[in-house]
Amino acid sequence: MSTLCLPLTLDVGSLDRLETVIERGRPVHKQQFIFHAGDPFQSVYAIRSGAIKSYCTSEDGSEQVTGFYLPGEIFGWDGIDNNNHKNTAVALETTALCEIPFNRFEEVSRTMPILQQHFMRLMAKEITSDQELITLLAKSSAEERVASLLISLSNRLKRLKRQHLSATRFRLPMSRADIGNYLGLTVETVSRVFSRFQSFDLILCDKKEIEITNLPGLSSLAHKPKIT
Amino acid sequence: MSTLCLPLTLDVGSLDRLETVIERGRPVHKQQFIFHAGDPFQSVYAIRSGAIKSYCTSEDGSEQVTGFYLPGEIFGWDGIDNNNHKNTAVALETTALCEIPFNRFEEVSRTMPILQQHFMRLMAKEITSDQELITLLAKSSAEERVASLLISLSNRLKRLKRQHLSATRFRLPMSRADIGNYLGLTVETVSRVFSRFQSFDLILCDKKEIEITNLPGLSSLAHKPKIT
DNA sequence: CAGCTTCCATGATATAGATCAATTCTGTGT
DNA sequence: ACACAGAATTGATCTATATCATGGAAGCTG
Repeated sequence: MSTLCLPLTLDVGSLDRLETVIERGRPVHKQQFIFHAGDPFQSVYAIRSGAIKSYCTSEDGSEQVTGFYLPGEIFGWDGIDNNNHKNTAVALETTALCEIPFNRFEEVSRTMPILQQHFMRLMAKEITSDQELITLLAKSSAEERVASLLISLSNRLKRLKRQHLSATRFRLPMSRADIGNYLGLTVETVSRVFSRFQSFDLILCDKKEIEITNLPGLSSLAHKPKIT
Repeated sequence: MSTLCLPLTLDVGSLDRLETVIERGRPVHKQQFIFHAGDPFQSVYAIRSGAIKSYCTSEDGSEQVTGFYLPGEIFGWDGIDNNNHKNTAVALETTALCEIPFNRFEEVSRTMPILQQHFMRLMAKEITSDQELITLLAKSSAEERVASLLISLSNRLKRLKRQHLSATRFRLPMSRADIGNYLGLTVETVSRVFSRFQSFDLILCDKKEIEITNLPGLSSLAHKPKIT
């Protein structure tokens, strides 16, 4: 059970049925695509290790990063409604995935309501986290945005409790440009904020290696009160 | 069937079962709350007429408008995952709602997979529209944001094809402050953009009454190419 | 290992939109 | 119909972040 991608508690019969749904793929290398915008929607994916970036492209060719996904998280919901992915998903580093084909999922969930419920919860989580990003983009300064992202990554890594993944010391899987795009900032601003955080002794960073040296300080920056 | 809140195509047996789920409420007056953040999650709501604003409040008391909902649209998904609403929903004008109690929904959907599928689609739509807002907030200028909102409202009203609801002439249900909050702009900026749009003969507006006099022009503003 | 490309950092300047301030308008309730 | 609080407009400044520009470090590739 521990090897399964989904954190479910199920009786053995259900477990068997569930295992028929999940496919383990070969590892995906850095920069390889999982799906492109416009591809027919067939599966959602759970991450076992690595990191994924999803982004969508406007008519004019500009890109908007819509999410970073870490081990234990699920992506690929977009395009359930019209059966086409709206986003493109690409590996930021070598990544191991579980593919969950959606048509077989629908079969199985007919006899396993808990599974469907579980998936609706996951979608609801995606909605919640999107709305948090909306608030961040609508209300916060550059420093608050970057601090929030670092805190979010830290919390999500903490959940995993893996040996080489510490909550305060980790490697950013994405570039400064990706961070800027995601947070609605330019690369230069992101870079300057990192520098400023270092000069305030909030973090230490060497390229993509990050150490949060003052977690409470960084957290308080992330949740800075706004009088408005 | 036309009086039902959900646009579903179903056989008669399913229809009967569905009708047992939906409750029509008395009209809700302007400024009345449908639910508050923190309330236990029990239902989602479909709008028959009127308009709803949803927003969430941070610890510090600042608010972020997360959505405007018009007739035919469904809100209240937030909080499926932890059974508590994250948002507060309030009527912007006198509004008629259908309440869809979620526990009964889950019963019924066990015998009616199409319903559950339909709801997952609706949630996916919410994800998609949130991601569009994210892109808008991350990438666009004040003018693009306001133009996009007006175009979005116009399109959503067009769908309804009601006599008194024209796609180019309608009444904004929300205040300038709400618009600003939603789009991450100040009231003053929103006001100035409206004025500028009028001076460019893109719209006519008298307080909350809006007429889009140059729809193609406004649309092109909303989708302005960005070289980044 | 050399050469190339991409990424990152940092400085100088420009600008969109925030903020501060004042005035008018409007809808609401008595 | 009147009065009042909130909503909207408009103007004058200020500032955070974008933009433009440069140089260095790191990582690939042949």
